[in-house]
Amino acid sequence: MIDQHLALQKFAARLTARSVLTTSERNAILALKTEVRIIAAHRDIVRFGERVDYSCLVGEGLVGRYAEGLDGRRQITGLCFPGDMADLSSVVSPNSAWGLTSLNRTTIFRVPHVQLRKLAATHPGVAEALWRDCVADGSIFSEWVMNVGRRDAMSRTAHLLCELAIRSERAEVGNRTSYALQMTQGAFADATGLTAVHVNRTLKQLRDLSVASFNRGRATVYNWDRLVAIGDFDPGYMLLDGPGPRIVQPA
Amino acid sequence: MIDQHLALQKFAARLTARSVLTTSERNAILALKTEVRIIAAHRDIVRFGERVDYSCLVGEGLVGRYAEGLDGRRQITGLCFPGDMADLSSVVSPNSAWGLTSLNRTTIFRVPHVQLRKLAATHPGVAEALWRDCVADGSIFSEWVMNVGRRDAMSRTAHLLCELAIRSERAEVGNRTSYALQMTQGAFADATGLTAVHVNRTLKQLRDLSVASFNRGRATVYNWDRLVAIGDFDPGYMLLDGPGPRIVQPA
DNA sequence: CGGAACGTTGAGGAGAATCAATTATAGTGG
DNA sequence: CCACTATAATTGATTCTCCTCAACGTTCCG
Repeated sequence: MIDQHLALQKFAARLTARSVLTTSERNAILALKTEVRIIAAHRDIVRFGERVDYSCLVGEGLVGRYAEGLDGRRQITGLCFPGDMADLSSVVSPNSAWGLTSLNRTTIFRVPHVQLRKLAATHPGVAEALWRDCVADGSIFSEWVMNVGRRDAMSRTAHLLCELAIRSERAEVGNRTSYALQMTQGAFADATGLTAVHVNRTLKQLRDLSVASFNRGRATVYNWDRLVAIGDFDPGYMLLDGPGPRIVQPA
Repeated sequence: MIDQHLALQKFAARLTARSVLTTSERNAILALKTEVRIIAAHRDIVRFGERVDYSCLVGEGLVGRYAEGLDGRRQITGLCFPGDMADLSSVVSPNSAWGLTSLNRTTIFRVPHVQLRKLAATHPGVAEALWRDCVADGSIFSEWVMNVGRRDAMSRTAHLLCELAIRSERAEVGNRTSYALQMTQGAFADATGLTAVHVNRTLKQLRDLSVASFNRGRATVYNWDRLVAIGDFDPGYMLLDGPGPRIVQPA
């Protein structure tokens, strides 16, 4: 089980990876009041285009951002780990830019926009950090466009496995050699722009090559360097190379 | 020809579409000092991953954001119109999250980060507006992942033509029935995740169906409703439905 | 224990890529 | 102004990746 305080700590830590925060700013984040929600697997947490007055902080589980076609077909456009604020952007743009769906059993802490806005208004350094995390989201999106637009099934699959490995390590829910990956192959297909059948075949190839495997909710990487090469993976796009320049001077 | 003042006016107008700005905030934006650059077609303006200390405001022309594979293959992940700040995100994250390339002859106004940061620090309302525009970028990225991941060639092509139509109208460089589109079919292919050959065939189909055409630097839409239907297009993702909630109280 | 969801595998087909050649267009310098 | 060149658009033929449809095996959970 995870509680609000621990979730907020993870969130603050996530922000700190990309932004410099003062102690008082950090404390202001930890003082947020949330509403906890336990959500079963494969439920919509926020519907595509829905107007919301809170943001979803992931406590446990794996959350997918998705876009939806008029015929109901879905594309997962990003994944959120524990400690991530899945729809931070709705703070400044309340018509959620994407839907959120639980890929497994998930704990969500709803953080009211009222509080986040007050926090941002009174602590410009926090606002800056939130802005920067939205920028990181954008960078990851851009790489995902590249992934589904210009790489073949093998490469896409490897790329996603690499990203998930690094992020699992960061979120401290595994390491790049072996990490929990509690999502179905169908969801993996929605994230890579493939079909579930083809994901299955591609994973089989990676297994047969002794590069990586993914089953029963766990990914195992046998040969990291080859996985990186196959996936054309360069982690720079996740903006994890240390904090950016502080714009607002500490109070 | 376009001068710095006009470009900044367009930029301020673009921000105003999504955020409420006070007169003094607007004036602070118009007071920015820039360096102008005229750039020929098909040149890299900012290389993928390059560290920059300025952001690129598009004055004239069409700019593509791109990601690049290790083998040099490119995917255009977004397009920037006159009045757009193409790499606004580098203000808070100076290792540019994407490369910028000119799709035709382009006028760029370089805005030093030093100035933008000072502007953001002294005018929190402006910082908020910049943040919100970065969020809009993210929303558009997400839709692009959907586009290249889950739509077929016909639908992708139509969707992009729709987006470009709406944005041309907004940028006042055309209307949705007929607008300048000075990019090659090759660039169009890089934006849709297709090959130039297949883009050509798909455009021919749209032409034969009397839905839309695109040649000699101009797109013409004969049947907007059908184009929207084919492209599975819903403009909400561009966040152009009026300004978001103001977080920071005006000074 | 039974059912539902998920994973696996095969066969066949569709859509887009690739390869290749030709035509159009725009830009360049004589 | 026109030849010359490079770039872009167009079309055909062929190949291949991935999708679709279908069946069966496995795992998980009530």
